[in-house]
Amino acid sequence: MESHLSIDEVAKRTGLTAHTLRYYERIGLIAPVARAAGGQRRYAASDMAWIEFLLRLRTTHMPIGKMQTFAKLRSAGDRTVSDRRQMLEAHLTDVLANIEAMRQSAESLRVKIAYYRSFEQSLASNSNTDEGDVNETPKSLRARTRKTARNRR
Amino acid sequence: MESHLSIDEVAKRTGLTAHTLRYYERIGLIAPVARAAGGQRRYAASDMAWIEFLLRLRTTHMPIGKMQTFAKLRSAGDRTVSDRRQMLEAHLTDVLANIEAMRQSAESLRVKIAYYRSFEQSLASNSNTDEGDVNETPKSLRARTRKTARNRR
DNA sequence: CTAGAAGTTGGAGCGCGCTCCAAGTCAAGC
DNA sequence: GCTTGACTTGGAGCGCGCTCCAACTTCTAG
Repeated sequence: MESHLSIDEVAKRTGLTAHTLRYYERIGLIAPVARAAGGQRRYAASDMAWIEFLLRLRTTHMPIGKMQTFAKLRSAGDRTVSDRRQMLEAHLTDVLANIEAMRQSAESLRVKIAYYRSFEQSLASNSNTDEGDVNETPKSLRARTRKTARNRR
Repeated sequence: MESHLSIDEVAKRTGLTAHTLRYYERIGLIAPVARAAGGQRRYAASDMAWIEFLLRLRTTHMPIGKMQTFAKLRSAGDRTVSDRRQMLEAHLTDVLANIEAMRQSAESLRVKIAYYRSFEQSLASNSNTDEGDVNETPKSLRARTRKTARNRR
């Protein structure tokens, strides 16, 4: 455990700002960090590992309140391991559902994009009568998919 | 196009609240909805389709500002189709990156859960180790001394 | 007709997650 | 010593996305 990363170095490495790092410490997400002589923070490797874990929780949209709960459990020692595991399992379930929801929405975005693309094709070949179109490959393609833009979930 | 869904019916179907539906209309996310005699909103099928599309954008974390931009383009007619497609393509790229980030984080959560689980096993059979949170390698399951674990599932 | 539920508006308020400001301390280089 | 710059603190402020309130009007059931 080396304790020699300054707050700016940690900020650079994690992508968080120094502001946010202090904020996280203030609200108990990060335990009080070791200090150098002048009161400046010096982050240890274990702090870094914890911060990276927090970032994974954040990436998966765990709200700060739950992270605080988790951090509190962690600081309470080994006897909370089971609680922590259960929290993570519940969270993981949410995350997987979330990923699936995003995947599905992404898919329908793809469909919509494809629809737009074919629409643009038909505009390119048909609207030449209105005004002189400057470019676009004038491939005639009047394929309109029968569904407009509706989907369901 | 039937125009006979009340705001509460739409709320029920979309999962949004009536408040939020009015809010979306106010900020231009939803075009002014048809009204019944007394001024009450009556949503058409096309409104529903659009709202469902908005929900897919929301599911994929598009900020409201961008949705407003998109809605504005849409209301400007066919000549904005290309812009809209480009917006969606850019968004889709973000979304896919996001999904991948979540997938990876979910994976490391799974690893951590597995670690906790093996840790609990060793607690159950032995006594207790130390703090141990610094994830990774489920080291040799040794223990030192202390109490027994509580709940399991 | 009446009561109560459901709808309307403009505008205020809120929870979250930062983000920044003011005012100060400290360390190093010239 | 002086300057520069990175750090410190408490607390205020902010942007987002709702969420709710007050004060009505309108619809529906009995």
